Parts: sequence; structure tokens; C-alpha cells
Amino acid sequence: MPQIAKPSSIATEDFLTTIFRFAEEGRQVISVRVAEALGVSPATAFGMLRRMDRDGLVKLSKKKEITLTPTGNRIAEDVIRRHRLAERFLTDVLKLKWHKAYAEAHRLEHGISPEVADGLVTLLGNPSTCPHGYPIPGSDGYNSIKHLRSHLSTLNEIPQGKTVVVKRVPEEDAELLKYLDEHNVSPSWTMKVTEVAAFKGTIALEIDGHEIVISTETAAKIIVKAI
Amino acid sequence: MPQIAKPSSIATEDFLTTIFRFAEEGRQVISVRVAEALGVSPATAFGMLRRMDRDGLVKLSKKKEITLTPTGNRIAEDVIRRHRLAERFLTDVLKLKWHKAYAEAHRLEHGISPEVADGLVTLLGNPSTCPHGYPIPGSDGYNSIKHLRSHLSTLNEIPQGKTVVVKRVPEEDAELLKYLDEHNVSPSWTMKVTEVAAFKGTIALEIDGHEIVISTETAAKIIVKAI
DNA sequence: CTTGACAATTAGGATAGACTAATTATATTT
DNA sequence: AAATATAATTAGTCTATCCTAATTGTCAAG
Repeated sequence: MPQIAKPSSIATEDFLTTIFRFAEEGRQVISVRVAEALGVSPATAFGMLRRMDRDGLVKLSKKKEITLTPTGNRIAEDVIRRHRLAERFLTDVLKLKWHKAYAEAHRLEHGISPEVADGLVTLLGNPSTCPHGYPIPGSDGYNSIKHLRSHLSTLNEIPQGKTVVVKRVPEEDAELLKYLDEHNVSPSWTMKVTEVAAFKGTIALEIDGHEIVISTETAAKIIVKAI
Repeated sequence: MPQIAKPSSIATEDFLTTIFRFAEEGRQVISVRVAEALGVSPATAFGMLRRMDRDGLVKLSKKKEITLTPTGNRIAEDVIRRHRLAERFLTDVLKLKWHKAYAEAHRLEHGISPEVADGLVTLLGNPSTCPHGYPIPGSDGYNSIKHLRSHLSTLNEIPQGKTVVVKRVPEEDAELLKYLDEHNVSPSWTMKVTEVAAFKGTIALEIDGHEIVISTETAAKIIVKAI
């Protein structure tokens, strides 16, 4: 008989999407990091991951690296898709401020059915990215080369004088997002790296006719494409 | 120090809204009925209700009748409001079929923040009822006389020959809703009771130029206003 | 006033999720 | 290699939800 997939709980969906995002950003997927990202104790994360391993959603290898199984990955993409569609809806239709979209979409993502997701796709005109520039799983060209993380850089890697296009900004940091938004550092805007001051850990950018200075650390969170 | 309200769980919100709806429909609020409505065992419902009593959300009197406390009622109205706004959004904006709205809104209602609810109100033009005719808590005129259940009748109470306006149709029964929708039995439509055949438990209605026959039992679920 | 029927309540058990406090492994660094 | 970090893992608890299977009330009909 065909196995009936047990519906995933909200906690499980949160673990799956966290792991998915870590992988998406090229970060090492380790139990403690996942625990930190989700705000739970290492013991709690470990227990959850063990259950998820038991249920065939993740693979815990002896060498600590955690990977999603095909099933786990499918569910993670589903939830991320709903999350990013919700973000688009919230910013584009409800006119919600950009920096609030992540948290609100996070609350909604677990309650969006496939049918409602499809309805959102139609309403929104088949968007391919969320407001922060991350690709929406299942959208046209989701697997195309332009979304490949390896074809992009982080802003801190760009040499002085270069011009770049903003591709992705960090989703979760509302404070930072608010700042970036005020200075037009958002997907598809172009900016020039006017100064790289490694000794004091800052870089200066010229964007839309004005200049801003951010730390190298912050720059590492901004994904760009050199042009 | 001011008591910080513990956030209600989804299970708790479901109990609160079920009790609220029972009261709204003038039904007797008893533990077993709540259990049935939520698809849990009587023991589970009892345990939940006891916890909710402990937490000041409901009152379990010795004479079995269950009532919401002011706090419980406020939370219930909040959730119901989000539910009915979600239904309006789903049918009016996403063009979701009427009979699917209840179940979908039920999934969404727990994830809608006050800010998003306000956004929906604006997007939807301040609606006062859900697609099934039930009033939206917090909307203009929510407490006005026209929403008073005591000023309305159920269709089975209407004598032969009378004409009525449909006010509310049952929200949860998708099968029935589909049928009613196909025959224009939806809020604000007018119909005439052409025959009351008590001996065989049916009534006949003329609506929009055609006639349909439903059982008295089904008629009892349809709220109307005689004109 | 006794018997059902129905409802409430208690007893006893799961499992998921969370926590704190060890303890054990694994790496990295002197 | 020994010491220090950092991670993983285990132990032991707790609460919320859920269940099944009694047991106890209560109320209406004989």
C-alpha cells in the first residue's frame, strides 16, 4: 500500500526550512546552528532532528553535516514557496513594509494550501523571487542558472571601484532591512563600491547619487552580481 | 506587575471559536458537543476545557453550560474576525470557490496578525460579513441590530407562501454549500416558500425563477429574514 | 423509585516539543 | 601530546494534546 505521508507539524516545517535556507546560502548545516537559528536549545534541536531522521526527512551522518532527504527537500521547498509568495502578497498587495514581510509570512506559511498558493501565483503574476531577491521554488526558471548561488558574490568580496547589481538582501534582520530600504539597497538596484577600507572593516558604496558606509560583516550578507 | 497574556495555541483558538460559534447560533454549549464539532474525544475536550478554565478563558459551571470569559470572548472574536476576513479574501480576491473558503480560512486564521488583518480590511473595502453572511467582529455595525440572531429566523420556521431574504448559510458543510451555491441560495437573494410538506419533512422554494426542494432539517440550517 | 441514556469526570497512557544539566566526542591550539 | 573549545549526545523533567476505558452524575420515563 502507498505510504500516507504524515502531515508535518509547524515545528518540523520550521526545521526543514531552516536547513533549506542554510544550504541555499552555502552555510554549513550543523545541529547547534540550526538550534540557534530557531531559538531552541541544542538538546531540543537534536531531539527534533533525530525524530526527523526517523521519519525520513533528514539524514544525520556521523560527520555532523545534516542533509535533507528528497522528501524533506520537497516539503521544505513547498513551505519556502508559500513563504515567499506570502511575502510578495504582503508587500505588493497589502502594501506591508518590506522589513516586516519576513515575520508575517512566517506566520502565514504554514496555513497556505496548494490551491491558495496557486491562487496567489495568479494574483501576483507568477513572480520568480520574493521581495528580498530569493527565488521562489516552483516558479518559472527556478532551477535556471541565474539563481545559482555560485554565480553570485557577497558584497564584501567585491574590489574597490567595481559596480554591482543587488541580487539578494538578508530576509530576517528587520533593523538592517529598514536601513537598506531607506538607502535603496534592494534587488535590481545598481551601486558602486567606492572604497574598501579593510583596516577599519568598512566599505563605502555609492548608490542612486548618495554614499553610504557599512561594515564588511554586513556586506557579507548582501548578495550581488558584478557587472 | 501586569499579567502578560500567554499566547493561545491553535488548539485553544479552535476551542474558543467553536464555543463562540455555538453561542452565535444559539446552540447549547456543552462539552460533548464541542468535542464532536472538533473531532476529538470527550475526554480530550474535557481536559482542554479544564485547562482553559484554569487559564481564565472559559467558565465551567456546575450546570454543564460552558461560557466564554471576557478574555476568552475577546480572543474568540479576534480569531473569528481573521477567519471571516480570510474567507472574503479567498472568495473575492483569489476567486476561490465558495464551498472551499471555510476550510482554507480555517488553516489561515491562526497566522494572521493584527496588522495583516487591518491590511485585509482595507484591501477588501471594510466588509461587514463573510461570504456566508456571518458578521465580521470589529467591522462597522458589528453590534448593530441587523446582526442580532433574535431578529432572524431559520428557514424551517417560515410558513408557506412567505417570501424571505437569505441571510446566512451554514459555513462548514462544503457539500451542501456547493448545492446551495448552484441554486443561488446565498446571502441577499430572495426566495419564496412555495410548499411546506411537514408530513414528508420537506419544503419547496422558488428562487430566481426555478424551484428546489430541501429537507426541513436542512432548512433549519439556513438563516433568513421574512419580508 | 428504579432504570436507561447521556454527559461529566477520572484513570492511565502515548507522543511531540522544550528545558537544564551532565557527559562524551571531536577539533583546534598551544 | 595535553589542554581548550566546540559539538553531539544522553538523562531526566515538564506541559499540552490526544486516546481508550472505566466510573460517576443527572435527569427523564416508567
